[in-house]
Amino acid sequence: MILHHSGRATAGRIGILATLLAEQKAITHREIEQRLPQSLQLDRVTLYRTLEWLVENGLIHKITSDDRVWRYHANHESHSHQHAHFKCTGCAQVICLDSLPTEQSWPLPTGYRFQEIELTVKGLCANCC
Amino acid sequence: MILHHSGRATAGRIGILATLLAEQKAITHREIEQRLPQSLQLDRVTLYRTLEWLVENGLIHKITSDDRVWRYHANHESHSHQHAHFKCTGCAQVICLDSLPTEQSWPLPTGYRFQEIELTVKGLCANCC
DNA sequence: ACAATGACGCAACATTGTTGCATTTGTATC
DNA sequence: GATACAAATGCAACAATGTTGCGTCATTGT
Repeated sequence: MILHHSGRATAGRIGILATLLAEQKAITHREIEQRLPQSLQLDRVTLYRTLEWLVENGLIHKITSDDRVWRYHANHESHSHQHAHFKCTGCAQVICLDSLPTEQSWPLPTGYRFQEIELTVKGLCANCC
Repeated sequence: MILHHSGRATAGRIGILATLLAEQKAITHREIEQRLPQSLQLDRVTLYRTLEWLVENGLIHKITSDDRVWRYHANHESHSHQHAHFKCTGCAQVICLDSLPTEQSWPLPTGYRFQEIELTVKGLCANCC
């Protein structure tokens, strides 16, 4: 586990990162809480702060969604830094897609500056079809 | 005002729709409240329900955002049904972009069914540059 | 003008996330 | 290994946004 970042390698951080690494899809704060082993029961606030720290240190990324809930996913190498996401409208699961969301070929009004693109494809996953 | 939909043409609905039509950008529930004339002070809940009704009847659309706040915008003809959005990371304003977010050329895993695409470009608006 | 049904207002609640502060714990240093 | 300091944690309270239930009011078709 590479935790040579600006902070301490605490049990909570390691456990949370391990939980996210073990998961194929992006999961919510609540789902992370449920998946943590009993030996590692953390406070809600600590979990929020730990996730924030993991995001800041580039170990995970968080995904916005239309249900106002952040979902978190470990930064696997297989996915490029910028990638699109898929959300199932049936079961609300979110996965990361490989394809990059095209270059900045989006015509912005004059004077506007491009920074980042956020793309979510919605549909039904194999289970919900 | 074309309110020949499944419901009544109440002062609240007309006023809210007029407020949204007068606005170039997509605005939040709170911003709508502030812009309503003093002659039309609505309950918070009524505003939520009215916005929901306007969305269902295709007169406005709502936009998800990373700050967990819905923004609403009137359905002008100049924008196609499906369109991308731009959010300024400085002042948090959201506008609608004309370009459609490309066709469904997004490689989903096998067994997945495409429904809809949601695209937000982030950057700085002319004022915040 | 009247009745029925939809819209509204109020209160209470739900969910998600944040802040302040005291306590505990990792880590560098001795 | 012991120690001290800063960082991490836990607890309580708060904040923002949105939702539900229910009684009352008002628009609309007749």
